[in-house]
Amino acid sequence: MGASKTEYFTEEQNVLAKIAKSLAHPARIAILEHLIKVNECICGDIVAELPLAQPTVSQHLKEMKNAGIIKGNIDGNSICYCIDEKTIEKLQLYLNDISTKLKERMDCC
Amino acid sequence: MGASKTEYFTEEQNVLAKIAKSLAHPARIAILEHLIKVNECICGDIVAELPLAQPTVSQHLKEMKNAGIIKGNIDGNSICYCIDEKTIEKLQLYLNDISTKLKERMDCC
DNA sequence: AATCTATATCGTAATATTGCAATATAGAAA
DNA sequence: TTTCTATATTGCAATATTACGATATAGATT
Repeated sequence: MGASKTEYFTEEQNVLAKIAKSLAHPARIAILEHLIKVNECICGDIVAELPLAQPTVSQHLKEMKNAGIIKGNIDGNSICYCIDEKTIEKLQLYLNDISTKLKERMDCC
Repeated sequence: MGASKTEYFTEEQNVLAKIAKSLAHPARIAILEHLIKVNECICGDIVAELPLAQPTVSQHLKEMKNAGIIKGNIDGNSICYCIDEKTIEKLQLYLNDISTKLKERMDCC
């Protein structure tokens, strides 16, 4: 085994899991936070910020982009990355919804 | 390699990554959603709901509990699981904060 | 006490992730 | 057009995750 049984779950569940996965690593949280700090999109800067080699950062960025949490635009020979607000919002709304539902209820356990 | 370089990141970054990781699988999203639906804490029920074997579910629950996203209380010989509001809120507030910061800015890229 | 019921843990196989050196690619600068 | 600069891709090693059968544990039931 070892492979996630993604086919047994809904598309929505898989999408949300993928977004969560794109944040499920301290380096990715750090990338997110750097992008927030500098606002304007960067790239080689992230490599300089993090204690990770360039191919490793590139790989993380690829996953984050694939999950839709960041977007990258080609700008000359460099690439400008920034946070994709829509995807952050999707996860945010999902959590807000859960929170609301939980607050309407009695404490459990 | 293969081991995450957690020691190079802040405690906060690691905690957030861990919470995200505890949701980074469709089965865990499904568990979360089942817990929301039934509110009252369950356990063997989750095994019946999901297309996964009991040890697999038990393992997922362990990770989710370890990340603080759910809590489990012993009740006779069964265990009552439910969502831990505080941890959901932690991630929620983090995302709300990001969203707010992004909205104060110009579009990038 | 023997048995049932619910859950956890162990052991292990299959697969995925993380990380990086080496290398490829592609635009910019000389 | 050679060289530089920025990023991606390839290949591979180390480690982690996912999944489950078998088994352990522990309270409930008989």
